[in-house]
Amino acid sequence: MIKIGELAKISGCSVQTIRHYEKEQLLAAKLRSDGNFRLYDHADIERLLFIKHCRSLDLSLAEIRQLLTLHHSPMSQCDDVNQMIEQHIEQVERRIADLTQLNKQLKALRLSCNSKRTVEHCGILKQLNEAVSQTN
Amino acid sequence: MIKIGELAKISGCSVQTIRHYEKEQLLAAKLRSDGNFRLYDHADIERLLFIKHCRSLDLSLAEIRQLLTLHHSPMSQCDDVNQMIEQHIEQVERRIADLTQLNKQLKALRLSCNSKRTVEHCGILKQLNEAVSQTN
DNA sequence: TATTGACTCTATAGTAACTACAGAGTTTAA
DNA sequence: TTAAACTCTGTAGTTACTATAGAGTCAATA
Repeated sequence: MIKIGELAKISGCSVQTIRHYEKEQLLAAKLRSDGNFRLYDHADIERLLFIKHCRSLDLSLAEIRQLLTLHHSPMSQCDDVNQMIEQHIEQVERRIADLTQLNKQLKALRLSCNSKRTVEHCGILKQLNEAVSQTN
Repeated sequence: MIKIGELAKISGCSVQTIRHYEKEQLLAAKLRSDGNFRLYDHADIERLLFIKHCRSLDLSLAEIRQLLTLHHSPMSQCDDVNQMIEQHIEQVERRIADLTQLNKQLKALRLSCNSKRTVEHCGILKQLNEAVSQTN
């Protein structure tokens, strides 16, 4: 059994984050010392690293909570897990598409002020305003 | 002079968002009615649309505040504006790269549970756990 | 044993950009 | 006058952390 500081070291998560995960019902110490210190066993370490791995894949805490539930459910869980990952992939791909579009817009905007330095009418600010007029 | 509800309609921003922007010092009504209702003029409309446009480019409120300040500064502002947009482009590109990498990882993970439906050992969960072991 | 520094606890608050709701006041139309 | 729509300020919530405060526990050292 280890205390929270050791768990933090082993896992690379901060003490505060671990407490946060407990609050969010992702990982709870099964035991406390006489002094009320949280005590974690090896399964807890693995669980936290699982959570950390999922976080590195940008899965939300809610999604991770679900995965953990499925992980401890009957054998029929595989499709559910697959679906979650699929949905997550779709989200990520959508976000990539959005950002790519945004990047294009920003680059177009940047061209407005390429080499000019005609400070009286900054091309970028002008464009931002002109877009305004078009919106109207 | 128009009230906040009309401004919201014209701009496509919610009443609450407009109030939020006032609190964040992006846009403040210059006048209030006797009944203490905010009153906006045409310049305010344009300012809000400018803000909205910047938001659509994912610029933070802090960044937009800066742009607005530069917009009302002496002629030497063009380079500053350009720099801000450049930095923002870099951020966006970095984010795209991160998400693209993440997408790859997720797709690799998804292959673990491609057609199997061998629910006893879900490939995805297994991978998430195996990655854990590697981390250790 | 006493002391001290490190560790741990709970609680609270903050970050960013909204969004929702509550209760009270104002305005407008019937 | 009445009632509905609008507006106000204030408070709280969302997500995933992060920081701080004040108090308690533990372990090492003198």
